[in-house]
Amino acid sequence: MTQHRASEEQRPANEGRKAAARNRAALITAAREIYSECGLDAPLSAIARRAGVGQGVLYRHFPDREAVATAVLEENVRQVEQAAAEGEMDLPRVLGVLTWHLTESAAFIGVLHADGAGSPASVPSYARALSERVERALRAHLPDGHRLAAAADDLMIAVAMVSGAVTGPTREQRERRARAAWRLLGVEVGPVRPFTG
Amino acid sequence: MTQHRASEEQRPANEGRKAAARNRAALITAAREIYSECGLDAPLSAIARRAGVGQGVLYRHFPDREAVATAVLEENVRQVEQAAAEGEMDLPRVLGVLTWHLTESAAFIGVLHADGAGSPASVPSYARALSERVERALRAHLPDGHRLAAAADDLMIAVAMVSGAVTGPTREQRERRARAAWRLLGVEVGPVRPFTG
Amino acid sequence: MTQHRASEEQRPANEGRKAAARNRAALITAAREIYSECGLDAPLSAIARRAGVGQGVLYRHFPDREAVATAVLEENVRQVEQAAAEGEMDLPRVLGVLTWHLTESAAFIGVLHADGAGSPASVPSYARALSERVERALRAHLPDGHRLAAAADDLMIAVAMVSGAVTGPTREQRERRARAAWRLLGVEVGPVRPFTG
Amino acid sequence: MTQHRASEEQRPANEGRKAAARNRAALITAAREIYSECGLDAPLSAIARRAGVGQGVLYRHFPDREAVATAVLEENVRQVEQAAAEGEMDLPRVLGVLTWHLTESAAFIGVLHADGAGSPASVPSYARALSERVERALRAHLPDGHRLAAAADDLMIAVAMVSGAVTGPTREQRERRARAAWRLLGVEVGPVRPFTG
DNA sequence: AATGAATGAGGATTCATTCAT
DNA sequence: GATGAATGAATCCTCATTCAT
Repeated sequence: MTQHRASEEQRPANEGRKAAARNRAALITAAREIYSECGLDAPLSAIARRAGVGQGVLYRHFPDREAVATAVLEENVRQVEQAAAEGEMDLPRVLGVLTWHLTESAAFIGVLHADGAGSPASVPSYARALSERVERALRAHLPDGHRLAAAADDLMIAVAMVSGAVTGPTREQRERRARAAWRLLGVEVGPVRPFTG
Repeated sequence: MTQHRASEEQRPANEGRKAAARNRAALITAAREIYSECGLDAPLSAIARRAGVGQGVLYRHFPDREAVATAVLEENVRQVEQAAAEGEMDLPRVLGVLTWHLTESAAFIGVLHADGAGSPASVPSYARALSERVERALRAHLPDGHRLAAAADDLMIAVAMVSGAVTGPTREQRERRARAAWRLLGVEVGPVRPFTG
Repeated sequence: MTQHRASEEQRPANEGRKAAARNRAALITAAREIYSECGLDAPLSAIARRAGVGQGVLYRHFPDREAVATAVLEENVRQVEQAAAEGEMDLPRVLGVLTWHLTESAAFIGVLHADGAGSPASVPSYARALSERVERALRAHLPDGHRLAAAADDLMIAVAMVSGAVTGPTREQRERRARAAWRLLGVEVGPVRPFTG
Repeated sequence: MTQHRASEEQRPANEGRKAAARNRAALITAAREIYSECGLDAPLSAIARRAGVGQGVLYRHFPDREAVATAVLEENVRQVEQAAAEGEMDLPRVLGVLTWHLTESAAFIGVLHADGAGSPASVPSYARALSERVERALRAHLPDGHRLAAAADDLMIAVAMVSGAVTGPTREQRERRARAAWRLLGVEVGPVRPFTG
């Protein structure tokens, strides 16, 4: 928990620069909230409003609707990757982090389905890339004899299955169902929580 | 206020009331296609166009967006119910019919998720009723000691899980993934095919 | 779902935010004209077109149909209030200003009828508030022994009566009929003209 | 109160003939109800539905929207004419009948305003004719020295004024306001009731 | 770099009117 | 004559996107 001096990174950190980064973060946070309230088809204007910025700012940071969603998911994916990279994590614990994001982020669920037909035109190709990063992160922890190591696809099919089970209005219910899903798969899952350093 | 009709245009043949039933069927077929291409949020006008009728006809037959979806799904659900009602069917075979509809109808997948928060405002309450009909149909065939009989929710969670796995552009791939999903659940599934008498 | 814009078309000049106030005023002016031509049920698109702006602008400035009408009437009501607030005005002169607005603004007539059953769904509740403001303004000038001071309702009934008489294609005819109406009521009315400072 | 044999009128009174007349009457009754519930812009389909007939029947009897309104009003006007034609009626009593129709029929109120700008495109020219018939009927009873005999227009202006005052959700309130209006005009009005033989 | 107004296409919905049965 | 389905134009309203300030 060392505190970096911002100035160590890039000297000219003037007001504009800092505000831009703050806006970007605010937009992503806002998008995450709006997505979970309204779904992935929420109006972009709602996201900008929630973030407290003009719509122009949104377009400055993200060229289009996809880019916003990608940025939101990017963070979920990165947390899974970071958890996976953490030395002392084993598969159950990494799955716990993954599951936390599944239960917390409607958008993240969407992206793991995003190769299918019927997906709503938004959430297109980039989802594939994100999905693969999740797979790599998980596979790094997959012991040879594991249930999900039998066939190449089994790992991600299992993740898709769990995400399919994650429904319901409250996070609590979604977590309960996610746990039930892992149990039905006979896969051990650790504490369902975000990754923290 | 006033609604004109350019008087020179000749009105395209009114085919009379025989067409009513045909149109309704055409609308449902069109909706099924459009849904699988564009998702459940597809514009209703696209459905009407595909069916070769005016938008008014769609609204005559279905009061709102929900009614269209319901009509499409109704048929999937009914096939599962009919399969379940068939004397010589056992659970695997009923699951095979269910799975066939999962792989064939993107909309049908949607409906089994339909209690979720992030679901896009469409797919609302009626989905609950349809989902329950599916559950009843399956449960009638569930032997006491079955894997999915342990907890009350397990049955439908398993179905949701499989539906979560059913992605991909071609029906073949979707079927392959569905089979893999059932296998990971340790549940036997019969031939994946529609119910025919 | 996705909103295209034909990329070859050049977007008609965005005149920037200076235009906002101008547009709002243009919309109100246009609405006043359109209302007097087509009645209060005129299509909003006609108002936008007349104002020379896109429909979105109308919706930006006025959330719904009511808000447009309110904005138009607001001005009529305010002029009556201002006339009433003017020190040297007596009742006849205030009635003259009221009458001028009755003869000039068909919409304003409508609002004074706006509690009726058969009124066409538009002209709803907000009209009540406007009507009460007019009443307060007039009553402040009503001498105790005045013809219209006998019963509580008489004042506004008289106004409604005059507004009922105000018909006809030209402002001149409407003014003539309004004067005749006040004469039949035995009420003195001053010069029929707008309030100017 | 002699009972005529229908067959006295035109022998061939077959089922079709009778049904047609019945339908016409049902349509007018339905239109009157719908008008008073929804205003003059009510959908024609609502009228047909209320009358319990298909829309085609409506178009058989009435070529367009105007014709329906005219037919409804025709009856109001005729009652006033009949009252006026009745030997023992004096002006107050005829005005009572007129007032009854004003309070009972939103459509009838509309028609007396129907020459004005701002009238909603429907209710056009034929209203003029109906209005003149009302005027003739009343004028026949107007004594020479009567308040409303001073200027040529005074009679109909007074009627318009009263109709302007007739607002409110219940017939009772409308009648009360109508009476107040006549009182303000210093015109005596008899019992407010329909004309019966 | 931020703001937020304007544009206008697109989708939903309603209804007048016609016409096969 | 009656029925009621079909048509499609018109209206309402929402948003993605651009751009002057």
